[in-house]
Amino acid sequence: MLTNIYKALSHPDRRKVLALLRQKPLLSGELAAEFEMSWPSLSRHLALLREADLIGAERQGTKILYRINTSVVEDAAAGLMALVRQDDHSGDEPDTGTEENEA
Amino acid sequence: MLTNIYKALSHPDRRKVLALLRQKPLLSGELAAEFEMSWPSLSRHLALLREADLIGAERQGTKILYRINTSVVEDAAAGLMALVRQDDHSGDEPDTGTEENEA
DNA sequence: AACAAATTTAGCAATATTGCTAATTAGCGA
DNA sequence: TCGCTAATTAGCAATATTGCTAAATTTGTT
Repeated sequence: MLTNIYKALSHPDRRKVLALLRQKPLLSGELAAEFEMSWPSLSRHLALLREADLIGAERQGTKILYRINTSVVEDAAAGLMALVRQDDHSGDEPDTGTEENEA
Repeated sequence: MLTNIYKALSHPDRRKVLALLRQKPLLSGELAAEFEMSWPSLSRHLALLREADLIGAERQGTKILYRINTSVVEDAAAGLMALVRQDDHSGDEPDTGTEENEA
C-alpha cells in the first residue's frame, strides 16, 4: 500500500535504516547499535519498514539479517515522478480501480 | 524538511489533491468539491501540503488558487531514487550536517 | 460601515504513533 | 531440557493526526 510506504519513509530514523542498508545487509543488533533509541523501539521501526515492503528480513540462526528492497523503493520513486510528469499515465489517478488511492 | 514531504504524501486524500492539481490549478472550493470530507478538513490537508512546499497558493480576490509545486515533488522522487542507487552520493547519508536527518 | 462569499483557524473527541521497560519467543549448544 | 543470546511483542504514557462544527479572517461590494 502506497500509504504505508510513505508513512514508513516519513520518519528520519527509518530513512536512516534504509541508508544504512543501502550499503550492505545488517543484523537487527548491528542496526540497533547505530541508534540512540532502545532496541525494541528500533525493532518496531523495522517492522513498519517490513510491512511497507521496503526491507526484507532473513533468519540466520539466532540472528536476523535485514536487507533493503531496492525495487520497491525504486517503484515508489517512479510513482512519485509520475505524480508530476504530464507524459501519459493514462487512467493514472482518478480511481484506477479497486481499493485505496494509489499514486 | 524531508520528513514533512513524506508525511504529506502519506495520506491518500493528499495524494489525490496532488493528482488533481497535476492536471491544472484549482481553487480551494473546487478541490473541496472533489472530496467527501468537510471543507475545513480539506483545508487542513492543503495546509500540510503547503508546509511541505508540495503545493503553492495564490490569492485571487476572495478566492485562493492552488497549484502543484512540480520541482519539489521531482526532488523528492530523485532523493528516493538516490536512497537506493549505489552510484555516488558521496557524503549522502550519515550526518551531512546541521539538523534533522535528510536522505 | 455593514454584508456576503471564500477560506482558514480554534477547539474538541477519537485514533494512531512512538518511546520506554518488562515479558515472551526462537534457535542453539551443553 | 536448561540456559544463553538475539530479537520481537505487550502494555503503557505522551504526543500527534484527523475529522467535525463553530468561530474568525480576508476581500470585495453596496
